Amino acid sequence: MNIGDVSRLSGLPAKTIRYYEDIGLVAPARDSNGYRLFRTAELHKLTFLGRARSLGFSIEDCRNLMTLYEDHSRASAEVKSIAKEHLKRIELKLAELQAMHHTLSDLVDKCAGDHRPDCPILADLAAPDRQPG
Amino acid sequence: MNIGDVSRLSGLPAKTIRYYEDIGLVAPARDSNGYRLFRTAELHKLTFLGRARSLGFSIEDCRNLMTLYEDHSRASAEVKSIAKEHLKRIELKLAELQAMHHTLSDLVDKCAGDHRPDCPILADLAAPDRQPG
DNA sequence: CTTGACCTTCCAGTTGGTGGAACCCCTATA
DNA sequence: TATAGGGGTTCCACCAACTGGAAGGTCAAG
Repeated sequence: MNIGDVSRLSGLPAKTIRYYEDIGLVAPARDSNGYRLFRTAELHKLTFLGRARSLGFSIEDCRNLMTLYEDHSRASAEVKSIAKEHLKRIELKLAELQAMHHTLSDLVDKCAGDHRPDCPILADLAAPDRQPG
Repeated sequence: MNIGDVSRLSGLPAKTIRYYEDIGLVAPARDSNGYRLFRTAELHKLTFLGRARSLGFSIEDCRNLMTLYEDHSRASAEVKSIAKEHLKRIELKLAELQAMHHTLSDLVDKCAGDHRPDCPILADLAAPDRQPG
């Protein structure tokens, strides 16, 4: 398979696949004309990567997960630990975004949003009122 | 005030303040020795920026908000519109993270996390099962 | 022989900073 | 007066994870 084929099959842009080769996540063979030659195993790896990335795992996490994926004697505990770490990061980010959302939607609600210049949003940005009331 | 003073007062690292000058968000004067010289107005701007960034506004948003902040004849509708756009992006990101969290915590729950190699997490990454059951 | 879809490499840009080197300035103290 | 420290300055490189684009090679069809 050429890169276009694996791109269609894995759903990853060809650019991304080349990048993954660059950073050593896949190592396709080369045809006599210099084109990358992918086998089914590589397609599987790329699909795996795409899925892991879509779940927000970092490239470094992916590298570790791939190693575990290929090591049939690994313990599931290792995988679970990576996933749990990631889950924790997701929860942190969620909390952060929820706090932003809370504050910002409050401000948006308070702002008349008309032709007048008074604006509670700008007022808060200039001098945040941490103890409203 | 020197950069260290505004850094302490605004809570922004000196590096960040220099960066903000670089990209044209603030324009402090210079002392005869080449040191940056900040006035109260610049300190206010930096505080404003720090707060806006902490609410997740992009630098470009900040640039626009600052312009509106300084234009006392602006309409609050313009500010509200930027904030609402940002709120929408936050909501998108939240939904994305919540979906990740949902899938991943399911997988983590299903994984024994012991010495055995069987791992539902790796299994899903390799061939996601969108219709579990 | 040309057209067009493929493929290649390499370089630069994205976002919002951060780290570090090399060097200048200012004050206090031995 | 030398020096030590704690400021400050510039510039260059790096982070993640790609993405865009230029310049050019390859291949099959008409």
